[in-house]
Amino acid sequence: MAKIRSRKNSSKKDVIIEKASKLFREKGFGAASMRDLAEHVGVEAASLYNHIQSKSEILQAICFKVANDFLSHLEAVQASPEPALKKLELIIRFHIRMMMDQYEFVYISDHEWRHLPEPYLSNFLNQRRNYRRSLSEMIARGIERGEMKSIEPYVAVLTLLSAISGIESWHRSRKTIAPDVLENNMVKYLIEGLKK
Amino acid sequence: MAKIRSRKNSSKKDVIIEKASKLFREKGFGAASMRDLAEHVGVEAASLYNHIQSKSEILQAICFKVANDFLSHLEAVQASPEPALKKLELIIRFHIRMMMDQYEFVYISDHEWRHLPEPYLSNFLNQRRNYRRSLSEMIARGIERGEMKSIEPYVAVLTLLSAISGIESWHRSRKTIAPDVLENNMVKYLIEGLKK
DNA sequence: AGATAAAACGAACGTTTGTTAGTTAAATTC
DNA sequence: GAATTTAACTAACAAACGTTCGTTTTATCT
Repeated sequence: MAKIRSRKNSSKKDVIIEKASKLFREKGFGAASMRDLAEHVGVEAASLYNHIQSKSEILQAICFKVANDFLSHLEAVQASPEPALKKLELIIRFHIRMMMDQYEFVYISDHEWRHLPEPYLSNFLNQRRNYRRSLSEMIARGIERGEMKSIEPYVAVLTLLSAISGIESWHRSRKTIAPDVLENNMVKYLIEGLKK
Repeated sequence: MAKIRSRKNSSKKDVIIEKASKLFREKGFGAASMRDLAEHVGVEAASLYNHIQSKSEILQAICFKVANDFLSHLEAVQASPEPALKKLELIIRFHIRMMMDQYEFVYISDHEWRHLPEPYLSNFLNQRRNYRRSLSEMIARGIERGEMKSIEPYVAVLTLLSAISGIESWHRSRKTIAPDVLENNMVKYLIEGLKK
């Protein structure tokens, strides 16, 4: 076997996916070419296909990696004995931190998923719908128990998830606001806006 | 002169832009081809160029139309004597309604602006930055005067604008929530989350 | 060292892209 | 009704696209 680790603990495929995530975010999936990507990896375009099967396989890897991360965290939180509002705060903070630490990946999962080929597209949308439904139910329970104000759960989920994905704009900006200030202020806004 | 109005009060160029906005939203600017567009207009691809100068001219028209609509409304609201919180509510409601009524246009302006060629790209981003700065100052004034809770204005602007743009998801969904329910609940969340 | 497997390469493929050129049909003006 | 615009058409362009091919270089294993 030839070497499959070009850096410690990361295969060349991982390197490709990482470089691709940067490129896909900057130019969009459609406008980012395999030749572009190859140049960033430091190799000819044809050589990429020794490690990946297709351009869209990269997109799939990114989208489902992110989806699974969020789902795993959700399930962990659901299993905890915290009140609903606290659970929600944990999830919001996780989303914000993912948006900070895995910016490129999350952005692509948020914005480029529609270039997924079937059946991955339907799969992805199903996962997302289920995830949001779980959040809705969490909020509905919080309202029942008097922890939160009366609000349409679906709208609340839409609102807070979209708000968080807007951190993208912060990344593009000159970042005059520190990450923890951003996190705490956003949590303040989104959580206190729900409190009774 | 030949007829330049194919429908009452709408030139063929307008028809092209309208059809393009649907296509750009569905497939993304890069993935939507001029031949695709031509088919939807009911004409050959080459014929489009009797009415427009380039593909990106369409994108420019859409992005700056939306930007101007928002800017005009902002200036009108700024001139009014309402308290800051009320002004902000007016602006939020305007954004929500624009997202309802001019969905395709607003979506493209939100998501496809980076395919603008220079110098339009820089222009667009400048306009957007100024718009957001105006909103920030409005919030800062509201905090000073004790109308709103203490929150980082930049974060508040980011949060509420992103939240609104998430209505995109509602459009894609089966719309089990009525438009006015969505509007009122979102306003409730976003405004009461700011109140002291 | 010799054999084997992995990963790089240059070249080419068949499509599709936005756009231009040249020409014809249709509509408006005088 | 003839002259003139306007807008449609077919055909073709050069460039870029993702991907495959056959081959050569590089690394690993016995």
